[in-house]
Amino acid sequence: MGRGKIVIRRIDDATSRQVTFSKRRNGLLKKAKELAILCDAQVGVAVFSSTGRLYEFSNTSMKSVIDRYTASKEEQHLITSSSAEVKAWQRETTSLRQQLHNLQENHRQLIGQDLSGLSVKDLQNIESQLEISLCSVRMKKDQLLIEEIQELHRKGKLIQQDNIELYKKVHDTKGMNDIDRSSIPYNFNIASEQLCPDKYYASHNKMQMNLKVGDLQS
Amino acid sequence: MGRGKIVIRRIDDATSRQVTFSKRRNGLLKKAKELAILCDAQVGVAVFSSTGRLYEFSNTSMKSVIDRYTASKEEQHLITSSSAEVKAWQRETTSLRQQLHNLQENHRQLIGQDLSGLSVKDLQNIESQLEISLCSVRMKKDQLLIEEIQELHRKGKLIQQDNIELYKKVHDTKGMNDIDRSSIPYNFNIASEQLCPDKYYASHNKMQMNLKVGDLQS
DNA sequence: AACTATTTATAAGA
DNA sequence: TTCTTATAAATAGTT
Repeated sequence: MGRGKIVIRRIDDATSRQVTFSKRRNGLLKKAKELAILCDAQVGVAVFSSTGRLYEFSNTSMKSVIDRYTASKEEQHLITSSSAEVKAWQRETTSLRQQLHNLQENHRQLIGQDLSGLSVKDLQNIESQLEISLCSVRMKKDQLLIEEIQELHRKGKLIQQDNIELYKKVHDTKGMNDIDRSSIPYNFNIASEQLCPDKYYASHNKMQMNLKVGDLQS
Repeated sequence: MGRGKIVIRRIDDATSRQVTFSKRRNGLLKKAKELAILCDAQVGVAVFSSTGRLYEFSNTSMKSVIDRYTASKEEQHLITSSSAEVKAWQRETTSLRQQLHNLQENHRQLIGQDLSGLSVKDLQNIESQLEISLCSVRMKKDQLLIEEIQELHRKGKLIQQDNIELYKKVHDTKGMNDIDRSSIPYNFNIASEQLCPDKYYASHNKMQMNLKVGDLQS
């Protein structure tokens, strides 16, 4: 339901993730409200954004939903001892700690530490991953640099145009008597060519270069 | 979104209310799931039908959502009702959650995702980090391969020695009559030289080498 | 924050 | 309940 179809997987771009979150969160809360009204149901929705902010809906009160929920679950077999709250927090921290630990280990290996105990196959996998990552990062960097160059180029041309106009005006009003011809920036184009990233590319791979040169031409 | 437009008010007919409940409940839970995945959010939904049946969704566990919800509410109201122990656990969880979030972000960038919004300088830093990592990983891999080759070499030599000894014994006891000379592995050393990783290096370290030259120039 | 081309959800009917 | 289909609603990509 949009300009294009999307696959349901984490949105990489932080900005569009935030925008989509905002839209879909509103959509979800609206749907929850409609369901409650249309079908006379008791509904509770809680959403935490990745930044930790809470958004909620309940047609009654969230407390009553939670109480009813826990009661409903208790029926099944959950026992709430006096220290249940503490136990829950302990479980949560244990889980988070585990996740953090796993990710840290993975991360360390990815940055070339803690490699002992790994097989050649493991190392090759990490190597491939790093090569792919490096490629992504370089592509992104190249893209940024090229955009900057294009922008400079564009601005340079505009300034050059202005200067030519100004030169003409000076020429027309004052005649040829006291004009310093050497100040006329006729050679901006040539100078700007020197800004092109030939040297930069020399130290990078050719495939990217060809692609980006194509982009520049457009 | 159907054959006709409807107003959002309680559906009088019990049957169509039940049908609509079933459809919209599924829709709501699907939307909740999509939001959680797309936007990396923690989502909890609980729905009680008018007949009292519970339907739920949570991408984590409903318990963790409820706990986080109550914690979040307590923070907002600055209520100091819970015990010091619980509060300590809450602080711990918040901290761990923050660490996990930060590390995840860092990790995604390191594997070449979520690169939008980064400056050229940021990207260069990541690139350098990846190059260093790649170097570590390759060194480790090379070391393992070389060790393996050396080990094979050593074993080969031992076997060769054994074979020479055996050959001599056979020679001494039986005379020169029925010995197949071609079975003597005199050329083991030469064969093992071919296993040495000169070729391996040639196909690997080039990129690294070039990169490093490039770095020196900058 | 608005706009709109599309996709998705779903109301009605079977 | 489940399927189908016409239509309303949500929303992805864009400005």
